[in-house]
Amino acid sequence: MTTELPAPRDVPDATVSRLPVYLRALAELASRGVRSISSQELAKAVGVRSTQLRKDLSHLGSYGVRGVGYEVAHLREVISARLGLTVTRPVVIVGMGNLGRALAGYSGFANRAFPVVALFDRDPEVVGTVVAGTPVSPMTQLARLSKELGVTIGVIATHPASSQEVADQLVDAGIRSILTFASAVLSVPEYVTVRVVDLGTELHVLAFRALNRRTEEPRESIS
Amino acid sequence: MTTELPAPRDVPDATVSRLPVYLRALAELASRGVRSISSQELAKAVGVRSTQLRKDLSHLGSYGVRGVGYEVAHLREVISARLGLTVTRPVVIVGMGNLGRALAGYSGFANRAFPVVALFDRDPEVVGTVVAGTPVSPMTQLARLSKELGVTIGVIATHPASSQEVADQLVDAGIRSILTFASAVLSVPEYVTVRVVDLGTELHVLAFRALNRRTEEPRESIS
DNA sequence: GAATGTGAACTCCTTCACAGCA
DNA sequence: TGCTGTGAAGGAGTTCACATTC
Repeated sequence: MTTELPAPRDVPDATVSRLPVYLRALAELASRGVRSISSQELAKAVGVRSTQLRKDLSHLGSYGVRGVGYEVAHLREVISARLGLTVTRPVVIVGMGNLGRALAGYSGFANRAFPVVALFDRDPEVVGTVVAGTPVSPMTQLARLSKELGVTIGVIATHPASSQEVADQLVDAGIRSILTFASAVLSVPEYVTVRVVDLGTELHVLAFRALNRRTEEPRESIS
Repeated sequence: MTTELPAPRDVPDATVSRLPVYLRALAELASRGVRSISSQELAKAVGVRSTQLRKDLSHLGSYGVRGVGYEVAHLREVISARLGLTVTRPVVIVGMGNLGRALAGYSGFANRAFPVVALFDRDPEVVGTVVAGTPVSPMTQLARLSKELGVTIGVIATHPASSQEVADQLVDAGIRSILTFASAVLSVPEYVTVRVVDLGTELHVLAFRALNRRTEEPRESIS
């Protein structure tokens, strides 16, 4: 056993979406040999306020030392455990266009307990080729391979027009977490979680901000 | 003149992030020849509640007809105008790895008033090659080309280790909106807007949801 | 009758102020 | 003294209820 989960209260969504950022910063600190850090310093490193950071961490339990700060190694373990990163979660990617290839080779997937174990495409020309060390399989193999390999997350990197069809196949294959890069609303059973990353939306939001340039909320700086 | 902006009140962040989704659904409807739609139908198509949709639209002004619904073409114009999509916003992409190439060829950029006008890489081997119809330029040309081409948005598709350096160069080139795919916190002047898309974070959040499978909030269905 | 538009209630998140502890 | 942890206050966003208009 590595780390217990002593405080099983539930963690707000907003906090969950920040935990990975804290985790990354802590990994960086650890690699630089930093062993202990205050909420103020860590907050500055990730661009949030120190009270926000402490409140977030308080949802996981109390792991800091008053007057001192947090132990980097321990905090990493606690956050990892809470995010469920102690378990390996095999990933499949469907759609081997430019984006799919980029994702297949993306190291952020391989690290952090998310190994890419299979790739799929419907184009017979692409099937059988090897991308980033993994052979591309035909869609007909999706259910079988996913079950064999214990896949829990499916990534959709196809055109929006096929994304619903792919989502249906992923669901049939027993996958309950879907990350899609196709800008289309997916309809899935309520027990399936979908996250949409849409590049067009990101640009739209940037464009809006540029138009209505708001004074940025001040970030914390060490006084 | 195409569309006026009669209600210049400010639009909440949460609403802004949903407007692109509405816009996409409206484009789809228009292409299918739909001329008018109720908030309930449109809400169902994008996966939000009808009251949310109406409240969002109310921030832009009153454009619906009571007892009838919204005119698709008009609503598209209003949202486009409010998002600033009537102006062309040239984009540059820095980093021609797999992800950079995928983004360069991504049609969601070319459409919607975001033409990719220049690509950059620091590798001399890559400079001079043509990606998706655009030649790759050396970093030394970034400031000059960006100014000449009137670039307003910079996309960072490099490794996290170089992303701060690239961000500095983008800022020096006069760019005030940055979209980065590198999982690192960027420090920029307060007049620059940064949006981070991190694939690792998305997976972490999915993993957490899978672990603490929550009953999804019910989506609207037409009764 | 049918659907919009919006004040008011409610829920969720953030920030403040400060008590508690090393 | 210095920094964490947290109840309370404040703010933002969502949902409700219903008045309003075609």
